[in-house]
Amino acid sequence: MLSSAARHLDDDDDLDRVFRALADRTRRALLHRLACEGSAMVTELAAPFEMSLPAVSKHLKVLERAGLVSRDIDGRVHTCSLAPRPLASVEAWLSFYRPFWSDTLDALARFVEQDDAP
Amino acid sequence: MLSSAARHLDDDDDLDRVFRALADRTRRALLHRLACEGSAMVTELAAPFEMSLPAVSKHLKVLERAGLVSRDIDGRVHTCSLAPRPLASVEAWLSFYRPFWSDTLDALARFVEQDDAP
DNA sequence: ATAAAGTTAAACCATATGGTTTAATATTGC
DNA sequence: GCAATATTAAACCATATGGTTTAACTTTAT
Repeated sequence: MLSSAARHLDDDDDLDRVFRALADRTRRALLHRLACEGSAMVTELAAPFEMSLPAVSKHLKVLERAGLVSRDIDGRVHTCSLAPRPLASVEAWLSFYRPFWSDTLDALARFVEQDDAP
Repeated sequence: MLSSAARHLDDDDDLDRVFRALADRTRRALLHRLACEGSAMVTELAAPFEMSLPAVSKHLKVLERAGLVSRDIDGRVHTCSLAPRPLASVEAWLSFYRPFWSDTLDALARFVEQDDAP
């Protein structure tokens, strides 16, 4: 079993990759396409974009390394699917901060800020 | 007023900046520090990190440009605070995908069950 | 006035990113 | 066998990123 520290580093690595993958509108558009219209092969996924096929292929690989896309290779056709699990990790990370943006708890946020003063 | 298309591009720009800002563990640690212990000046924020002060200063600027940190300048002291608004945008973006990861199989099972019911 | 403190600016470096174009590699179909 | 299809690999380019060190700037304190 991994030490807690090592697992924590892994978690950080995972979040790095997932947030990095999400930080590009082309990749977000690819995820959206997969979510709305389901799995598709690389050529289909690349068609709506103005960039070259290799560019989209590289974007898909970034998504795949982040665990956000899975790939089923059948002959020469690579069928890509949405793999939403890492988004649950994002949600988990985000949930820690929910109290800070929820409007009802704005007062709490201010209180914490003031509580920091001597 | 902006056209819908222009506003959408702005949204994409915002998400690009926010996801990019979150894609670094040092910056996530800074946000966590601000959330847990409240506002602090740059030197205080930089202290726990092994990197140089200018490096942390640059990370803070990335967070600030993403809207995740606000800065109050008083003399030579820059007090940084968590600015959680953009995290609500992340949550909004993410919520579209929640049906895909929140017990998708359970939901499908319930659907099939209902469909089978007399 | 001078020194110290808090912060950023500048210049620099190595590596990553996002794109291109031109191969190369498999697989399928005639 | 041969051509077309689906995809990646490679080489390349421009720019961004994350870090460094040294310098500059402003404010505070003695």
